[in-house]
Amino acid sequence: MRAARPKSTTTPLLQLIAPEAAGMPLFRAVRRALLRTIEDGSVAPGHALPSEAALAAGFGVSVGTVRRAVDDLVAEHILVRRQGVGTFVATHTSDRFLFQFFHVERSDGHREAPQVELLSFERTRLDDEAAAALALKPGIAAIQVENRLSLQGRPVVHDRLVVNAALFRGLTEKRWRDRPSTIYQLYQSEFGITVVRAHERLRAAAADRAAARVLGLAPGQPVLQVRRVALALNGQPVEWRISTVLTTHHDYVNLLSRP
Amino acid sequence: MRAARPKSTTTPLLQLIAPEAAGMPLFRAVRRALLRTIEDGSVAPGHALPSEAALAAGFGVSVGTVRRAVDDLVAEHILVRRQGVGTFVATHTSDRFLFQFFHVERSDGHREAPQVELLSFERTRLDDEAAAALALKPGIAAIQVENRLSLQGRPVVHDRLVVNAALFRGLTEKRWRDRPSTIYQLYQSEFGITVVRAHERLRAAAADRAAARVLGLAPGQPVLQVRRVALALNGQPVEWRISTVLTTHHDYVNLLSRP
DNA sequence: TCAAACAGGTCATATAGATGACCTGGATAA
DNA sequence: TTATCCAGGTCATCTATATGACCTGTTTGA
Repeated sequence: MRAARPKSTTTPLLQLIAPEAAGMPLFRAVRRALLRTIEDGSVAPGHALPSEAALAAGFGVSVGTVRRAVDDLVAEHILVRRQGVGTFVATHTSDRFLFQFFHVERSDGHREAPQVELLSFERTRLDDEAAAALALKPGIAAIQVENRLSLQGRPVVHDRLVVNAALFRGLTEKRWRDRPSTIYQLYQSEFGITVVRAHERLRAAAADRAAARVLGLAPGQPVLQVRRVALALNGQPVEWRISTVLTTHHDYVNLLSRP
Repeated sequence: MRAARPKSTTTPLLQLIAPEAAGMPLFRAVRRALLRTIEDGSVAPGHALPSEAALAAGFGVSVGTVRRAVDDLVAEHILVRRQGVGTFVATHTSDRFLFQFFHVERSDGHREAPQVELLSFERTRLDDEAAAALALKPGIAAIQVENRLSLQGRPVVHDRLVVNAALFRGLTEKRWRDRPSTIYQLYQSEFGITVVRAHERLRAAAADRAAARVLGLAPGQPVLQVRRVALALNGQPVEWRISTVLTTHHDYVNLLSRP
């Protein structure tokens, strides 16, 4: 057994079950307990959970019950199983997770990772729209970032994203630039904020001047606007983002229902 | 036990497991066997499957294995469980399924069923785009329907949908008009075609003349175009649809990742 | 007549255990 | 040194069984 085991010897995950698990199925209580140990950083992203047998012993339930709980978290992309190796807390490094949140691809179906270019990074205050989306008061200190995303050298997306500065204390333009991987990976590894789901609202609009300039097109040309609220593990909204997508050679793709 | 049980006495679902289930997990083979009994109409939409115990006995596997297979089909919205009553083949009657395929709602989040208005119903031949989407040859006999969808009396969506006439033999404008419920419910109950998933590709475009007229707006105004391929139980594409959505007061909503 | 209790079916949850597939590091053999 | 084998850990699948929750038609009793 080689996978790095977390410090499960010091503080067994015990008794995390009891408190508010009233009338709730056991496996759901286990799921919540596991979620908590992830949220509070007891097991870091990329690290292995104790084995199913160990978890079952720790929680005082059967392996099947643990399995059911883990199944759920795997389905939510919060955990990742590797047969014969262990179960790991998911990270946002893999392409898999990139494409969970990046839905733009070429019209012929070709899919690739975008090239990201930082346009601006500034400290500002929440406007009304962003505040509403993030469930915060307008005027709170915020960080706003603008990016240009290109596919095969061609600019396709303009992103403007806003986060609560209080949640990202110590975030600087340099740290932002120097991130090794995706933006959500930065949130996760540097600030302990794991984005697991998002709501998006799409509409067509005429390109405003900023987007037109960034994407190199005439103002007024039809573009796709995507408004996203990204949610952390605990369901808290942590990022508000407006993406402007040039859809002359690309589409926003969406698969309805499970495969 | 009151739920109408299908004719499981005459032809037990036995031996449906054996054939090509090589190396495949048992529960997956059971899943496929169940799917086949649904596809070929042995159990009609809305009707109950035999009980889990009966299925297990019929397939010669344990209840747990049947359960796992049924779990999958429930997750895919192909079956519906009702505790204490039974497991049923899903129908497209409920709002639940409507909203699986209808993603337009008011910008403030208000969601309602659209009012549908038939604009045209005609027999034509597949154009290149539709043929490619349906994996058929251009020129094949087809049926094309145009609809206008309104929300609170306001026209919001223009649909143009195309299906292979051979799959919908005997479909007339009258039968189309007289359908009691949704379009996909008509496909299912009248033609045995159950739409279970779809691929959509979205882009922004300037409204063409037809859409502009139907939606009551100026040509050239930005609209959202949704191109959909709807897939049947067996994965076969059965409908090609282009929706033009007026997104001044409405959005196309998309939830990323499981809740 | 009508309402309440009951019986027997269903799925929902949970346990316990067995077997297999898969992965890894170390031991062994060339 | 290098390649192969092996042991023991992990998850993956499957069986068997038990109990509870839930639903519905029937029966019972007033």
